[in-house]
Amino acid sequence: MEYTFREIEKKWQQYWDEHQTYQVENDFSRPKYYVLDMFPYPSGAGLHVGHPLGYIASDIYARFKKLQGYQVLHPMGWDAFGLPAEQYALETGQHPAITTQRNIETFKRQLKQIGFCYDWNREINTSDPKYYRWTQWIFLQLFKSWFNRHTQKAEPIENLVAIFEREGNIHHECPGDPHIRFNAEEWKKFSEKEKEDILMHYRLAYCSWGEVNWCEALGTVLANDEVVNGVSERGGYPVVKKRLRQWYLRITEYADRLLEGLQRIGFSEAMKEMQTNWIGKSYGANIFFPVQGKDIQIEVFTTRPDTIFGVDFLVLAPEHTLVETLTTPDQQQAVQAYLEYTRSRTERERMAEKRVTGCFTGSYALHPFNNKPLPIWISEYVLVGYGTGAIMAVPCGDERDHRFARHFQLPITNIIGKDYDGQHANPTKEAILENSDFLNGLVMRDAIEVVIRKLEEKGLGKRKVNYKMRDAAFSRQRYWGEPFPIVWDNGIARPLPESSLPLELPYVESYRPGPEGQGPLANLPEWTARKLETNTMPGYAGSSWYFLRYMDPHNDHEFCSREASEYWGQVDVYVGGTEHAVGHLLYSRMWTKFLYDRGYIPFDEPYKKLINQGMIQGSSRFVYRLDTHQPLPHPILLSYSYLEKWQQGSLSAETLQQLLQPILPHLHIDPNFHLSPLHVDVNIVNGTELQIETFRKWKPEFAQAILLCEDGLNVPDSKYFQAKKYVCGVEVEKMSKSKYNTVNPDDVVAQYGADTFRMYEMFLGPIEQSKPWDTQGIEGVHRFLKKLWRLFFDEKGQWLIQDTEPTPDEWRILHKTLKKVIEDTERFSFNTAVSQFMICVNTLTDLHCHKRAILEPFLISLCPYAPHICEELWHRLGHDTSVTKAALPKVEEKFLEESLFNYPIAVNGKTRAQMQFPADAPDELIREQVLQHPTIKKWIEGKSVKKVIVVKGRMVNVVA
RNA sequence: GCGGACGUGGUGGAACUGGUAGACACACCAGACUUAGGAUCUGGUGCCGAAAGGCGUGGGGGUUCGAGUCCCCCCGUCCGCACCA
Repeated sequence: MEYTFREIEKKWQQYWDEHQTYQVENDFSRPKYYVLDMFPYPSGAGLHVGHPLGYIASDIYARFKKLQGYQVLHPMGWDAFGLPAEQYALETGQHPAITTQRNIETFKRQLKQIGFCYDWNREINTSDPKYYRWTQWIFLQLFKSWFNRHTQKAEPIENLVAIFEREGNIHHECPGDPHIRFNAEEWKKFSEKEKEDILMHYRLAYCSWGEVNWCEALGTVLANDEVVNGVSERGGYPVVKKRLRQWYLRITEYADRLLEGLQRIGFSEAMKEMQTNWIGKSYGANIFFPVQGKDIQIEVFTTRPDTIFGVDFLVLAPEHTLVETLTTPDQQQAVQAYLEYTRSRTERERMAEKRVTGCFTGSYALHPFNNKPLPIWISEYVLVGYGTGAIMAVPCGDERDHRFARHFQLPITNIIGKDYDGQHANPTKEAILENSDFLNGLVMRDAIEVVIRKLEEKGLGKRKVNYKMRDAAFSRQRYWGEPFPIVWDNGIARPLPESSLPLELPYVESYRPGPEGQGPLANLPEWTARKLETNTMPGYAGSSWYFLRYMDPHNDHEFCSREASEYWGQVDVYVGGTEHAVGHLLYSRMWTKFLYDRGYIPFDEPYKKLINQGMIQGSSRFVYRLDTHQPLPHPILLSYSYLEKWQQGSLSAETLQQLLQPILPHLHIDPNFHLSPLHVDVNIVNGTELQIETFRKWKPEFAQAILLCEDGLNVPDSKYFQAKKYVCGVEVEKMSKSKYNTVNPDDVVAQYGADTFRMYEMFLGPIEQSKPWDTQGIEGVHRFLKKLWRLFFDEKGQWLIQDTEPTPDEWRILHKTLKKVIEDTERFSFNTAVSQFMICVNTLTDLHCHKRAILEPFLISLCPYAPHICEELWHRLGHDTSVTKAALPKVEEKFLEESLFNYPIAVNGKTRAQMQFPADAPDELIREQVLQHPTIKKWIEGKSVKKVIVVKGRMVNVVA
């Protein structure tokens, strides 16, 4: 009887569907476990083999937890708003709602055939008004809240209004603009518009102005990665910075809470470090530099106020608001030219720029302590969004400042004596200060505090904690996103009543941008007539809280009931890629903290543990085309071994001519011939061997190609067609359609089955590591399942299962396997668990073990990995309930004990012999006998034995 | 530029707290069975060497009885950097 995986898998998938095997009830009496995959965006290309990697891991883990008796929430849904659907709509005119729905159907079909245990009754879709109603609702709560720095939590905006009426904002510095100060009297006198403008500076969701990459020719705003070398990636049109009204989330107020929370959650150290660096908390001072001859001052932020006497010049970001004022008439032209240059550069390009660029403004600032004039420059290496957008340059202590000073031949003041070598800046904090007035003789580290005190005492500056993180831009000038439930009333943003939600995204015919860089909604008269906001929300709006919706997906009264969030609590295990490290994972942490602050959920961190899956890379295949310097009737393609010879220089034109002579008798090959690698679809190559007939049909230009194979020529319509072995080259590259190295899981499942596919993805290597997908190795896993099948049936289909008592060897391999597999699954080491399953089946095959008492527990432990075959065999064993609901067998240590241990014996660290000793043999006995061993005696001959190290149960090392 | 990760046979990888490097697979080689095989089974397989033995975890140095694992320096590859999600 054959292992007919196609029938088996179809049958059980149907059974699970019909019996609602994976439906999860809100039965709050059982212990819960929540396993979540990162929200997929249903792209038009469908799943490729890289997507399911994390889904398989989480599915195995979820099933494993079910076997351990937990009620497991393991849902799936769609992050369905997004740019690609809109881009597609622009190109084809098809509405994003339609294409998105189609894509979701494809994804869902693909996922279903892999046999995941998702509870599809809980499926959600961010573009469904029933869902985004609550996204809009949470946005309104953010809009109606502010962050109280004293209590360090979000509070209703009414509280703030009450405070203003009582005492103004003297105790609550304005986060949007610290210069705004008023008392209660002044507050009461403000107009409604003035009051609203001030409140806007406090709201957690607020409207302000921001710079975007504006492409006039495309009439649209572009993402940073759509801009290459100052022009649009598509079309190569010029891109400039443009100020547009934007919504933001005041995530910076949560910076400290986000840092603190990292201590309490199970993210990898690398992930925590990335978030910490992104938040970028630093301590220092803001220092005011008066401008010579003008009644203005420049505020700089520095983490190194101790270097204040090493300042030789100031540098402002080109976008700094004072640049215009500071530019003197004779520098006007140079500054204008420089500004034009920087406007064409993305932030990324500016940060990565190695060349030193900049421009003098013509003005001088005065040193706050000694009035020394300091030239004021602008340069792209200073970013407007960080600190105050202006720096005090200390060339002897900062490498970028140093390069800048040398390039523009500015003076360099040395304040650290011999610690500065005149060639490179030295960023030390340990040097003793010189040339530094009242700081002379102090160690730099200690001087920091002295300077800050002095600055504050003299009113020249103040202590400052700075964050690299900026408030999160929360609007897009796009169509396919959640509309903001906001109406503009004479410049005042008014929230729509919560009862009117959802504010549905209207149907549009055209996805073209609106006037003045506004979103497409600005083109709709019925939309603008109602004065509705025309921006839409970004992709991360819906994904910032979706894990809560799964807990209570059909609730029409709340985004999630309190009982549901109390029961399900945090996501116990969250699986996804590191690419979300600083985007989604920070935003959703902030939303969770916010909802917690406002009392809607009982926890303030969304994810207890995070598992990062690596990327699946493509494994590309190549054929090698012979390029001579003459036209050829058909391409000549050479097998891989010829490429190798050519690369070694041992493939001559004459040899090639001889090889091709039968078919091209008059061919002359130039000695300077060349072999060009051409990508060939990895799906028409078996391992490295090209499927020649399929290849000829793949692209017309190869139909008549002359193939020089390992075993001769293959030429169509000639007598030279018998050669079969054309070997392709292999290289690991990013998986992409243009490289013909994408593999569709549908094909793999069709050929080998879902169980094989699941196990192979896991067998490929550690879940968190990136690795290339190569279908070659899949045979091994498939063979394993066939071998398992043969423990139950012989070739003739005879049922082999016996009810006899197992031998100690059989018990040992079973329990050894259970132990390893349970431990490995628990620590997400799925690849080693698969190995152990293989070892177990190999051993049972060798032992001719067909015993129920062994195979039944084995099936239960394997079922998270290969659910279909286990379900089939489980039922064949006579069960009529699902194996997925069985109980995980217990490991019994008594079967694991071994009486003898085989010690490796090393001399000076090199293993030279093996000796068996009882597991409990005393060290002294081992020592004596080791020195009697003939091989060991030989190795220590002529030397004196200094020491014999015995590590019990491990090894013995003789030091001689 | 900044930040993060990773370098082990021909290939994917194993080695969990410093203790037999290469488990388990793929590929390859040899053989068996078969009308046939992209089926199945058996054996071999890090490199050099006839063997004894030597060499081997990106490169260099160090700690240790013992280093893939710990420390220092260097090299390479991949990922992220705020409007892709």
